Amino acid sequence: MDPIQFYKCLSDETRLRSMLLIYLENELCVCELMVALDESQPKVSRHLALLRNCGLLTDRRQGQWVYYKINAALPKWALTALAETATNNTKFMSINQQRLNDMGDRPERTVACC
Amino acid sequence: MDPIQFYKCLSDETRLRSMLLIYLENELCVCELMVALDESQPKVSRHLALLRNCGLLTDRRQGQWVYYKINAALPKWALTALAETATNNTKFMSINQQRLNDMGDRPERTVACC
DNA sequence: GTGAAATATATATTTTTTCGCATATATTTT
DNA sequence: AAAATATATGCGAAAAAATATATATTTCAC
Repeated sequence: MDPIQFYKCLSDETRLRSMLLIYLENELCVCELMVALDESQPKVSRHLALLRNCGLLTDRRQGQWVYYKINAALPKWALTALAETATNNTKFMSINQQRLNDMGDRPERTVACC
Repeated sequence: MDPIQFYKCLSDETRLRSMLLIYLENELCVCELMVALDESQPKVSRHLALLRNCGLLTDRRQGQWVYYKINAALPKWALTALAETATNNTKFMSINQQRLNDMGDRPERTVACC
C-alpha cells in the first residue's frame, strides 16, 4: 500500500467518515452508509468503489446488499493509523453513529449461509 | 485537529514526503527540503506554509534559514499515525533521504544563541 | 417473467487543488 | 547601502477531483 494513495483515499470527507464508521461498526452496507452520512446513493457507492479499488475495503454481497469492511490485509501501519483515528475522534463521528443508531429496518446480516 | 484537515494535508505527495522527512530528521529548512524532494523553492515553501497554517508544523527562523518541525502539540492519534507511517515506509522515503545525505553545505543549526 | 429494492456506473459540469512564474520580503555580507 | 542568499506570496493557467443526474445491473418476491 502506497502511503500517498492511502492518505489520498482518506482526504475526502465522505470517504474518511465511511472508513472510520466501517472500522467502528466492523461491516456496513451501502444503504446504511447512505443514512449515516446523509448522502446520495451514487455518491456513497462511488466513494466505496474507490476505496475498494485502492485496497482499503473489501466487499461481499449478501442477497441484495453489499457489505463493506476494512481490508484486513492492509499493512500494519495503515491499520494502526485507522484505529487511532477512529477511536480518538468519537465526537467527530457521533453524528454519523447517531443517524445509524436511529435507522430503522437495518438489513440483517448473516454469516455466509449453507 | 480536525481529522479531515489532517488527512487532506497528507494527501499531496510533496506534503506527505515533507512531513515524513521532517519527522525522521527532526527539523529541516526549506533549502534542505528542496534538495531532498527535488522540487522548486516556491512549491516547497507554499506546501510548508500550508502545513504550518493547519497546525501540523511549527517553524523557527535562524538567520536566513527557516526550520520546520512537527508540531508537538498535535493530538496523540495524529502523532501516532505520522510515526507509524514514517517508520514503516523506509523504502518509500529512501530516495529523499539519499538526496539529503548527498547534499553538501547543509546549513548548520544551533540551538537559539545568546 | 415483472416489478421493486439495492447497488453500480456513465457522462457532463462544476469545484477544488496544484502549479509555474514573477515578484516581494527578510537576513547577512561586503 | 548594495548585492547575495533564503524564504514567502500573488495570480492566472492547468490539472485533478467531486458532484448531480440519468441509466444500467443485480437480486429477490410474487
